[in-house]
Amino acid sequence: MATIDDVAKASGVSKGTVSSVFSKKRPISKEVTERVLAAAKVLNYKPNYWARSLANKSTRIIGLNIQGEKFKFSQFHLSLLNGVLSVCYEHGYRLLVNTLSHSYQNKLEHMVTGPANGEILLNPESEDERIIERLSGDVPIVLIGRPSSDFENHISYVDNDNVSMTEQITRYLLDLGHRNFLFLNAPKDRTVAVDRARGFLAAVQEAGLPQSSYRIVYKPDPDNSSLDFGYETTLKALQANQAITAIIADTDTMALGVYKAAESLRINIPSQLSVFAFSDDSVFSPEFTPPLTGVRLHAERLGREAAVMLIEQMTGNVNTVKRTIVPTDMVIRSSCAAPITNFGGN
Amino acid sequence: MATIDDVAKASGVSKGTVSSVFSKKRPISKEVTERVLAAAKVLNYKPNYWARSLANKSTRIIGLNIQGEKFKFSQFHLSLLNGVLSVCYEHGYRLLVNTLSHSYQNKLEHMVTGPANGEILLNPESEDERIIERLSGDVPIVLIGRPSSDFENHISYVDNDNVSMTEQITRYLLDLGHRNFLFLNAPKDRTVAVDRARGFLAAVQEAGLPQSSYRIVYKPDPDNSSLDFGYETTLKALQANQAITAIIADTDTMALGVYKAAESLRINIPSQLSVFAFSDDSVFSPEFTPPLTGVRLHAERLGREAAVMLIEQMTGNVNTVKRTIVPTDMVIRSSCAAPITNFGGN
DNA sequence: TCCTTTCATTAAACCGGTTTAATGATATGG
DNA sequence: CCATATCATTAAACCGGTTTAATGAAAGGA
Repeated sequence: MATIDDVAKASGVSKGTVSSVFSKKRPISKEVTERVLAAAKVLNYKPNYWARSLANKSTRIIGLNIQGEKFKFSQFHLSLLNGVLSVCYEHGYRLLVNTLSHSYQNKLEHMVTGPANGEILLNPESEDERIIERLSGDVPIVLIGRPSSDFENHISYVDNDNVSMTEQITRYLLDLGHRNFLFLNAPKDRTVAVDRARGFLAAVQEAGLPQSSYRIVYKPDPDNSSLDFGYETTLKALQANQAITAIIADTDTMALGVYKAAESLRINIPSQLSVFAFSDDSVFSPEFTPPLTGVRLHAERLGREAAVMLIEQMTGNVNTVKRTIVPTDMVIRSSCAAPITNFGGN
Repeated sequence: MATIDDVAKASGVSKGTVSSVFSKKRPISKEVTERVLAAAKVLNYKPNYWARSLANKSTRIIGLNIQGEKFKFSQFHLSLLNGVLSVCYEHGYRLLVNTLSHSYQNKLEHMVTGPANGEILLNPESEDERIIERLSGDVPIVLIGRPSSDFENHISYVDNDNVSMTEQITRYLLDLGHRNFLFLNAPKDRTVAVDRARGFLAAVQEAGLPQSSYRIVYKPDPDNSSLDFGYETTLKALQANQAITAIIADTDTMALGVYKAAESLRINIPSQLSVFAFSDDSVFSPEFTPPLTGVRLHAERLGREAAVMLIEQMTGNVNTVKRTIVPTDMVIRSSCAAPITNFGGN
């Protein structure tokens, strides 16, 4: 590949002039510009990205960091990614998807500053090493999801209001007459799981339900299939406890597992079992039989807001900590109904 | 951020020694290694990615290039992405998602070599400028999908056998008794659309169908919603031509559009209308009502194979052109059936 | 003991750009 | 007509690493 020196020599000018022609940071006479451009075309010269980044101290790369050994993108991530990408596109940034597991990143030979100029971290955990690590660097980060409270005032983030959202949807189910719940939650170390559990508990305790009439099961391993987890947990729970009339699932894929479990137990949804899911904006939710009632998290907007926030932090040197709450809305379809027999509680 | 010089000074050794400690490319005595590492820790030093890339002429970044102004990831891309990512992960590569439109990339200020060390190009077109552009550079590329025949012997690619696959599924529909087809195809400039059209035509012509009894509609704009295209095209076509009994859709999202159109016309699937889709491995396909019959393209495997092939080209300096055909398989569910009345043709 | 080999370390050159300070040429003003 | 301001251009320093050739010390051989 031709270098800037080759072009300089070929067109009889200095390096600096060629540089200016391409970066347009300094005016160059039209005549010279044309001569340089012509030489560049002949030599098939293109400025080297790395050299440029080194000198400029700026790649235009945004990192999207997702933890997980065998991470698989879900519908939710898909929408989120689309949101991030659209903003990246508008501002001429590139997106680097980084799913390297933490253990890998910590190996000495990989202790390197990343290529990204800013990072979006997904699925923050209560004690998230990634955050601590990033804090000492000078790459601005934005979280999607709430950080642990230690960092809440130090890091900008975008999130739904998981606590009150879950409280609200639990009340909805309570109002329908349900008194026996199974809550299939996200992995326990995620802050989102903590928040949703809080909202759920607030509602059921407000309603005066005894501890025996609700159970929260956390997805054990983030790398497991949500579908299987939903299926197996539901199967066991329903076999062990006939009283359960409502299941809240963390994702629509998990809800699909619930559907399948109900089917194999010949339990009808919604007459015998109500199913609710924290869904994304998936086009497929309406296609469940019966169509899935859930809450839209607006994953795409989460992604957009996070990207906008990050770019703001990267360009303006403002160090202000910001928070954006993306509103959610319930979409009532037909997977939730009043339980068959309801003698007024438990 | 601390630089290598700071560490060298702090630990009383030279730049080169510090470099060797981190890169392990030259043995350094244990004593010195520890001293350097200690100093690095104190200073919170991490080797700079860009400087390293410049000197090494190697990022460990793979680019995934998708054309489209307002590109949105679909289920298919999702699976594909998961496949690519899993391989990237295994080999310690990072993935750069590049959806910059072509016009943007061609602007002078963006005429730069990319940060990637190898690229995967999606959705190749008959006359794909991206390929020509890449050919002159020294970044190896791998396509997912067939390139135009001019390049077929110069570029490695991974693909399904679209021609015979489409021929096969068309025969399946013919065997069911269908004689009047609508084929909702991908955008015309994609090679995949050409191949599928070829397979389709081969089958219908072999069956001796007159031109009037089948129609291929190409999705006009790649940036449009597949759902809307499926819906609107189906609606118009069925209103104009009652004889149509079978629709082949390019994607499952498009098929969803067909379902909705059928619903609004009160046409029953599959008794009045059979629907077939080139689907990915979506967990949602079984959830269509009725469950969608289609062909699995194994998007994840397409992604995996492409990534493996690319890394092979990047590391081994082999310049051999390879091709991998990922097999497909039909999944017969219940959206296709014999047409109600079939008097033996047309 | 002296000479050669082995080994860790270093100074300096290099990767391919950007940027600063200096230079020379032209335009402006008194 | 000379002094000054304006402008395009350049040489050299710089970004932060890696690598080569040179150096000096310790080990091995005669």
